[in-house]
Amino acid sequence: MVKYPAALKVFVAIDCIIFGFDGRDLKLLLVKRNLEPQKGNWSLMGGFLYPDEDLDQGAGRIVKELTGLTNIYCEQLTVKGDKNRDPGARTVSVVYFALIKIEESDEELVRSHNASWIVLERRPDLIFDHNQMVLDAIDHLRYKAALHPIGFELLSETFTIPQLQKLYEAIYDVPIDRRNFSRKLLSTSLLIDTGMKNIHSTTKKATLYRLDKVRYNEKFHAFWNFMADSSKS
Amino acid sequence: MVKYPAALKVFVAIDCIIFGFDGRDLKLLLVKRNLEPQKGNWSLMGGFLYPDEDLDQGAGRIVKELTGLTNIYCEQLTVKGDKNRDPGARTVSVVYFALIKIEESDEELVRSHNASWIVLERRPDLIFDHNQMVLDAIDHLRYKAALHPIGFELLSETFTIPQLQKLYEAIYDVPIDRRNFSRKLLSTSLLIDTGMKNIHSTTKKATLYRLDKVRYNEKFHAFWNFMADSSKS
DNA sequence: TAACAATAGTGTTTTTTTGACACATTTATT
DNA sequence: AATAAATGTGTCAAAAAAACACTATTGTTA
Repeated sequence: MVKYPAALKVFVAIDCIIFGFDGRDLKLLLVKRNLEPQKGNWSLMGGFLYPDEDLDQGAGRIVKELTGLTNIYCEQLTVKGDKNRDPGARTVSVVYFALIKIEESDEELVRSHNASWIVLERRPDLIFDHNQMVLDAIDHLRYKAALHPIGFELLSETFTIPQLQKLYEAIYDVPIDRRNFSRKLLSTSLLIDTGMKNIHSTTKKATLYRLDKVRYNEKFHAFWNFMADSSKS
Repeated sequence: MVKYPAALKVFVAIDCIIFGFDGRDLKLLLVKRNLEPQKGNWSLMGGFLYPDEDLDQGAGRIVKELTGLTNIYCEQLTVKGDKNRDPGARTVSVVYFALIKIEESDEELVRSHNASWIVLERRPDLIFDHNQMVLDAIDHLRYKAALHPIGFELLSETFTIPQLQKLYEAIYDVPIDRRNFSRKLLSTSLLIDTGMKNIHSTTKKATLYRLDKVRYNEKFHAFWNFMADSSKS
């Protein structure tokens, strides 16, 4: 057994960037702090790492505390550790990137935490280095969604191709050709036709698809090319 | 000023995965520990985060201590924080991913740290969760090198296209068509013909190129497609 | 010194993928 | 029944990728 010098110890926080999509806009789940420091200001949902949990567990705990959800898409994004990032104490923050289906989150829990779903482009200024974390996360979302079939995590269990297209248009803030998008998505054979239609439409009712989870898991790490020219030379 | 509960403090380590390429094989710079715990076993180069440094500074310090190099390619890869990952104490490790030119590293420094360049496929078992870190890093190298012009960081200032191809073949462990590879690389206009030839060749001497650093910096974040079918469906 | 082996450099052709576009269909509303 | 708004499917040309063949250079060897 070896002793490390206790002076080197720091606090480890976990902050979660939680994305949602309401059919038109990308949204972030943000909390208005009711604790010092920075009481009354907006921030990401976060907390300290507990002594008895792994990092991923901690992130899961924090997301669950706010949304009630488990088994969501949640991956580690970065660590922020600038020496003055938290004026309270030397703190290293592990940032997680989560995608959830807004309608599945527990409204009551969200409200009780003083949190809200806020349209990404209209987000307020955040505390500490949380603004930069969000910028990192948007970058990551664009990067990842261009290469991997990740968008489904933001849509309901069943969804239409036009809905999926609106999501991609929101992520990249560009118009996409309907016909080419449809062809590309269907060619992945990740989509299963449920035989049902989107009854909420007031015009022609679009086909509802669901994700082929077997194929999704098998092929998730393959490279696709959903946005051929996203940030291309 | 707010007090956080001191019981939550943990040690923050930094571990560096340092890749090199000798013209034939990918190599890792590993150290044989001469300190407890796990004295005599192989590990990544690492150390604790100092109170007065940012994370990236810490990584730079650790890489410099071992190789003498500054201004190398070094990016944050992940954080590992499983509760029992370090039997000595609760420790969170920030893992960095570095690419260096082997011939530029300080041999004497490397030796004095009990470190060696070891062929990736013949690496020994490593301490703690360092094996998993290396697996993560290989994944990341394959991912990143397929999309961004990162390979140059492992080659000398001037290099030939066949050398670059051998590097890519080592990274992905697949044969690549010489003619298609050459065409693809040249089409990026990242390469500048130095007018010189590789005099070490015993057969036809290949053209030496150097990287167009201006264009490299401008276009680094663009998506390329150096390995169209790497891990494709 | 001519043949050779090994490596490098540059084409061409075919196939696949992308991008741009046109037309027909469904459905609530007028 | 006409209309507007959205969905579904198809075509064609351009671009990119994959497969493949030939020529050139250089040290070694017969």
